[in-house]
Amino acid sequence: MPKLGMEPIRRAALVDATIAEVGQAGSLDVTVGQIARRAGMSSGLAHHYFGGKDQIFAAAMGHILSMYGGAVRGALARAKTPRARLDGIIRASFDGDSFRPEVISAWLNFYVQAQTSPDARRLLHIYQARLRSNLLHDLRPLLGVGAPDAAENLASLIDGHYLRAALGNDPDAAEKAADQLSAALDSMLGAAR
Amino acid sequence: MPKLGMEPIRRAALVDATIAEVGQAGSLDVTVGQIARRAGMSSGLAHHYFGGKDQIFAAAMGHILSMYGGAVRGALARAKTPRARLDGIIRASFDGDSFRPEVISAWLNFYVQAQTSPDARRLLHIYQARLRSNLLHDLRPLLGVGAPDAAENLASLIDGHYLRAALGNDPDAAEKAADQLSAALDSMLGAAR
Amino acid sequence: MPKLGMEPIRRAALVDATIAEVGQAGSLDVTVGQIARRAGMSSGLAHHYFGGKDQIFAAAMGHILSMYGGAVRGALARAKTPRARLDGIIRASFDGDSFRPEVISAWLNFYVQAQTSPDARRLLHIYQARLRSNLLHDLRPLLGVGAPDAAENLASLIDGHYLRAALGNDPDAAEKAADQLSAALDSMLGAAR
Amino acid sequence: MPKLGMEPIRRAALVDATIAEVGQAGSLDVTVGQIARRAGMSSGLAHHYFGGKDQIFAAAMGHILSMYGGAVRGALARAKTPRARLDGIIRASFDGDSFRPEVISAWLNFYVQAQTSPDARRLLHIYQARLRSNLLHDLRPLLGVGAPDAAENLASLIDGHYLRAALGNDPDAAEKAADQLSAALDSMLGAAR
DNA sequence: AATGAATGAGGATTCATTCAT
DNA sequence: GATGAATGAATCCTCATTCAT
Repeated sequence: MPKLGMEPIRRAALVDATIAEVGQAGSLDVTVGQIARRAGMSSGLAHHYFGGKDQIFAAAMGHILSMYGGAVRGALARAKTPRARLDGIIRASFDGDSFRPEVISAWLNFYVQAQTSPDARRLLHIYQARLRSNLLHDLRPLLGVGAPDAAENLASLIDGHYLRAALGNDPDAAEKAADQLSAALDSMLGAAR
Repeated sequence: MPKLGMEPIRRAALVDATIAEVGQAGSLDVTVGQIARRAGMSSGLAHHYFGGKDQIFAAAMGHILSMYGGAVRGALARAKTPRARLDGIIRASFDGDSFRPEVISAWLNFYVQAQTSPDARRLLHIYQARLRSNLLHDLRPLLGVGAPDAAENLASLIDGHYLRAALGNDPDAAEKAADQLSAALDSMLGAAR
Repeated sequence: MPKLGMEPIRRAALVDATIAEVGQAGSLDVTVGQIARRAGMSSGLAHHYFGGKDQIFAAAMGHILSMYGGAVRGALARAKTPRARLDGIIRASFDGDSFRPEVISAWLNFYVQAQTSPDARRLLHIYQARLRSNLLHDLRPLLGVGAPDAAENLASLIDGHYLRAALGNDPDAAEKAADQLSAALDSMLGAAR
Repeated sequence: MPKLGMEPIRRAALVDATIAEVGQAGSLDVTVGQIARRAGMSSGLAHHYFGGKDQIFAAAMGHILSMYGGAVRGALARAKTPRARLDGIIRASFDGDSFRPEVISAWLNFYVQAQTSPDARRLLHIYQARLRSNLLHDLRPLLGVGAPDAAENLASLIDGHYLRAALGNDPDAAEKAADQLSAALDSMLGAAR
């Protein structure tokens, strides 16, 4: 059965399986065996490719973040005006992949990890810095000197609404949250005029 | 030398020890033995009083929430005007006990738990409902019909800033976050005029 | 089933079981599970009492050495003249417990360990120093200034014969080795006259 | 790019790598993967050439013994008188290759193996018989009927001093041991006159 | 000949939980 | 009430060995 060039395939399969298992369990209390089984291989192979459980988790989180980054980039590319671009950023956090239960679970556990794992914390700060920078870029032409504070607030608003929508019971929570955020953004822009 | 009336003392000691251990570990990966040792008793006794690990965690989380509730109530009682009361609510989330590392850790893990544990989720919803209701009560006289949306946004803003301050590296983050929130609230109130 | 004050009993049982298992396997490739089973307990309990495999091995080796030390002390106490005491030391290495297969196995593995484990090496040096000192004490009156070299040679002779007898096929090798050593000692003493 | 006639090269590389790895680890706890990597090939190939771990070890031990045999033969060829030849045998055990750490490690582990592996034991007995025969051949003209016992003692003395020198901390131990052995041999020869 | 993908058994260690005392 | 002895399942990780290519 062994084939050549399996490494990237196996690694991707393990990353996907990790996200799925963590999503299903809701926590990082997932065994390497479970992940490997879901990825269709032995636990030994999982270790062979990643070296250990922590590295598997790290790769999975990296994947989540890069997917989110891609979604944001896509939204930014599609939008033309600053206002539309801001809306794109907001939507990217609540649309599609970003709001799947397993992605939510990854985020929540990521926050927990960020307390103690320097790697996780670094990754998180990169995400936060990029989000702030994206928001600032498009808020600046609209708000001028008020942009930095507004960016900070908008970023927090996104995280806060994400958290509430993610842990609520309303299936439409994501959409409503995005709408509400958009309206709040209008207020912020309107108040400055 | 068993004593009478030890139960509440033992339970409180275990709850405190749990919060401390979870705070130190940054995650729920703490053993009953560690908790019991820190509480000055055997692991068997911990089971005797709580029945199992999950119940110990549940009790600890309940304690955190009730402490936070107390802080909010205190702040509300001290303030006189709606605006001051809103500020009190904000400050209660970033002052004193609420921002100790072990309390932060408890919150983050609480979010994780809320995904899968009905008990945790229920507790979380109670906290959220109470927060919204408190905010609404004082926003209503200031904003009228805009109050519900504003309450929702303010609540998210609090959670989002809490998250960012908690996982940042700035030791003054909590204070700054509270100031920024207060300013954002001023904006919200000003925009409505 | 739990009882009080089991610790020394359990520890002794584990030490005995370790010596027996290592002796049976001929090497340190013995699992904690095997040792624990032979000692009549679970592997978890073995860890509870010793902390880990290495410490179990260390305790077993310490036991072997102290048994040997006891045998030498006994032989020295029983003998009256220097010559008889030297013979007692020789006999103690080839008599009784010292030549049981599991003790032989322990010694051989001990030599291997001594290469890399500082603890084992220290223990070995203590054994060697004590042997040399014992021999010297009784050779001095017989050989004067030639005693130190003779002690060194006699010690090596003991170890060398032990090794050869231990790994030979002759069931009477130990006895013959002791006789031959005794004769060699006579030669050494005679030559000096 | 498989090549023809690689077999002896591969086998030799694996034997060398085994000795080096065992020497570095101080024990037989080395993996086939480590050995193969050091030998510059895959673990699969190591199995292909040797069939399994045990056979790799056996080949390595055979190599050690044949090197030692060669050293002894060389020393014997260079010496002219019986006394000088005996000295040559002694020196061969403490000079050059025989006292390198990895060779020491191989010997110690060889003793351990000899307890349970018939192959190792046979090899060991061949070494011992050859050593005894060599010693006897040159002791006979010097000691006559006392030669057999003297050969046995001298052989044990060599092993014993080797062991002590190998596990001591003195870097000059090998040289000193050889000198001391030589002096002891003089005593044995002098005593018989 | 040579690789390295793949397996799966095995082992040390940890831990929640139970229970005799 | 209180202890800590005891268990055994569970988990991560390692490794010899096999095998398709």
